[in-house]
Amino acid sequence: MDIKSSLSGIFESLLEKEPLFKNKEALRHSYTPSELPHRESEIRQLATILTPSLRGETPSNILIYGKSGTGKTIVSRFIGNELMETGRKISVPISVPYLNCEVTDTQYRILSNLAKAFGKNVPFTGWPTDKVYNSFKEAADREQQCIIIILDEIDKLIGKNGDNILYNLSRINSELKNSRVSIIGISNDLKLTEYLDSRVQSSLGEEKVVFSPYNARQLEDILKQRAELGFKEGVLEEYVIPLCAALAAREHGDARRALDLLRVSGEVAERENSDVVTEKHVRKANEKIEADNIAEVVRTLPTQSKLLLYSVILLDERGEKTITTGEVYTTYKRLCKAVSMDVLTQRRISDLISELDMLGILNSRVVSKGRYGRTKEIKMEVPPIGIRAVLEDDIRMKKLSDYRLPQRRLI
DNA sequence: AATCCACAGGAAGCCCGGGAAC
DNA sequence: GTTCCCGGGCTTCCTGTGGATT
Repeated sequence: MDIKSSLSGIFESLLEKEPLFKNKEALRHSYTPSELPHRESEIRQLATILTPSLRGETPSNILIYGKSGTGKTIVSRFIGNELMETGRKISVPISVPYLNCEVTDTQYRILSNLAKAFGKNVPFTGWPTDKVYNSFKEAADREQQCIIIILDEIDKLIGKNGDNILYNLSRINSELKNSRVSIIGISNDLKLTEYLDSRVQSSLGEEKVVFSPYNARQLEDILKQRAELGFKEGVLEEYVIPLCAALAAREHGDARRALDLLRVSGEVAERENSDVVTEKHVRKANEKIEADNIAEVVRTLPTQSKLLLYSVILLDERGEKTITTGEVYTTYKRLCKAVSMDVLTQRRISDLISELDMLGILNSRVVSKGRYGRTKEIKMEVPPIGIRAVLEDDIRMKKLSDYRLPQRRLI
């Protein structure tokens, strides 16, 4: 067959065709390079606090603060590895288990993961929590060693039963004979301690390290380093990296964002069969990332909010110059009937509109139209076309794709 | 100056699911 | 297992309000 012959080997040809990247992994934020630019002082600070562990003493517990993409995780993991390495050389056993509390978000899961890290086999559910706790304690205490537990995204534990685990871990030393435990907590939330139990607060926050956001110049250095590893030589135009850095710096200096931007720029360029990455590609990549983020937010919206958003889009497409709460509400009620869903009250819808506003999907502001009342004026903050497609992906809203709004009545 | 529209947005309470305590 | 409690989503009822209109 004709088609078959022209398409056979399609994957081979696509595989070969990676003219721009040398090692794409190096451009992901999960990659740990051997050097971490502009975090020397933080690394030194942490190292100073942790050095006692190499002398067999117990280092202070540490809380690390900083916004996303400031290198908290990568620096902690780096220093953990260095510590274990050095410990091995001078035969002081140190282990540095790493846990992400967004994934392991209950007392049970944390303890069972810790127990597993020390070779215990704990079922993922079933045991009473204190049995798991004892299991971990026993395993940890089997030989003399220093254990430094890294708890990433520790703020995700607050409010759950997580306060408990923090309290238990911070006191575990009094129950151990051979080993010593200390904790490194990592948080995005600068106000973390306000939410903590005061006992936990004082023991956990013995030392505090703050990671400040990178500025554009520092981001540039990071990108340069990674680009050297990730891209082939000479495929980046001169202003690509500075532009990526500048765009990411606008977003509170998020290195993760900067790296994503650079990598996606490369992908965009590749897809366009360009043999260099240009500023144009960066701008496209930026739009793509933004659009993907929004699409993701919209996709995970509760159904009622989706329906509400759909109403706004319909009104917007009908060409209303100003959309008010009342108009949205009447359209929304029609749509509810069309897909046979419960109708919420206007009070609630008003709140949902404000939520969408906070998410940056809508823009609503309160205006007074004098005799004609006070209302919210609502505008789409993002292009509706893409959003509409995402909304129609929802099974419950499929039928709406050919729904027609009644024509605007002319006064 | 008084009126009055079309809502905003606060307060209280209902309902329900899920986890902790008994 | 049952009971208790909590938080989130939601309704009901409410008071408040900026400015065009009267």
